[in-house]
Amino acid sequence: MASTETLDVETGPREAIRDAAMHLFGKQGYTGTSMRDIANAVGVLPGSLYAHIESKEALLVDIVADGISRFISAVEPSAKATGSPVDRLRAMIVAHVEVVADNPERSLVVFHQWRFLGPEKVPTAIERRRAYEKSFAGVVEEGVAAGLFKSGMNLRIAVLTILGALNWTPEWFSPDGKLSSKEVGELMAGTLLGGIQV
Amino acid sequence: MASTETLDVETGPREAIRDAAMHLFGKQGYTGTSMRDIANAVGVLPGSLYAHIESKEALLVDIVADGISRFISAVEPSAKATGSPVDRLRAMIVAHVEVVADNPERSLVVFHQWRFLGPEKVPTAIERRRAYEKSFAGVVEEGVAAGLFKSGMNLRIAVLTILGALNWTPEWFSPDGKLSSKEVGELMAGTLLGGIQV
DNA sequence: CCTACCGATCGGTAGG
DNA sequence: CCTACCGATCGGTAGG
Repeated sequence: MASTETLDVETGPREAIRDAAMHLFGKQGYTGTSMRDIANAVGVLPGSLYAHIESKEALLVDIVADGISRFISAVEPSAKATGSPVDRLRAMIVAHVEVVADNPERSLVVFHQWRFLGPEKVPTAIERRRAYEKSFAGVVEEGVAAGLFKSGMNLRIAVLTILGALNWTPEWFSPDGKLSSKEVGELMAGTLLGGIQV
Repeated sequence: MASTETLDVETGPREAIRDAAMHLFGKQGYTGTSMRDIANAVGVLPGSLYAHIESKEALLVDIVADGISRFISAVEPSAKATGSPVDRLRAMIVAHVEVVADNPERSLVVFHQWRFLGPEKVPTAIERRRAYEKSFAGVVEEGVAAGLFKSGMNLRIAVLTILGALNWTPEWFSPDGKLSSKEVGELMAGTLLGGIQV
């Protein structure tokens, strides 16, 4: 046995530091979080962090890159599938909400703290997010071509409306709420696909 | 004449400081902006700012409080009107987008930097935002009661979906784009009210 | 609005 | 992982 602790969910000090940073960056922002805050959360002195990580920014790079990957991985299968665009878009919306719900703070970092990546890392993050948006746009486009989605609408605005609603979910989703992430995703998909009007 | 400058849009040093702070808080975040950054943008030395403002936080308080007021003022008339909930909700969506478009950076501060208000100011900001959300919820509820909106939907999720899409607009709206804020608002209202499905 | 400065805190390092 | 520390920068002030 490597540990006798009951709640030993950590796999190592680096992961503990990353999780603490994720939480604090989400709550206080990257620039509002000091290495001393992170050290305090982990239970070591500030200088000790540097035995496990290279820099504050390297922590942000890891969190954001991994976070974007999670969204892409969750949505990709439905985006690339061959079924009805209606079903696939619904599934993508639900998958997105499930990733948010899994860790709303991580999502807040992915959505709002990427600006603080070094100037050479920002274009990569933007490019990956653009690709993510395009996977939604592609399915919507397919739906229009198939006569399932409205042909008169502005595709770009429709996709930004959908993604905007999704990207706002970490601001309000609560794991303690009555609705599961799947239920929330399905309700949102209903509103976004079918509207609210009778 | 108080000034011979061609582009004298400022009404005083306090306003110039406020505008510079709004821009920088929106771009770099509150904690990522130093008083030296603001002083630099205004063209004075850091210490000189304190002849016009009380503190960094007082600047944030002003920007956020004024920003929330703009959204409330823009949307209130339609929220309190007596016409069709469909038309009124459409008008509220357009009005919201127009406030965002008027100054996306101010909106970013209102939506994301309020967390850095002092602990005694946060509840007020949250309360005002909740009231804003309720004005949307009220009109949606009226629409359901009138049989114009779907009775089966989850009201809370529907309103959060609409407001999420709206609150994300400062991330992508460009005053230089082809579409005016009114056009964007109307397209978003179309998607949110009628959905994207045929 | 500038000069000159304050104590506190920042990210990070050397050496053990 | 700790001790002890580095130069830089932070929000803000006194006095003119």
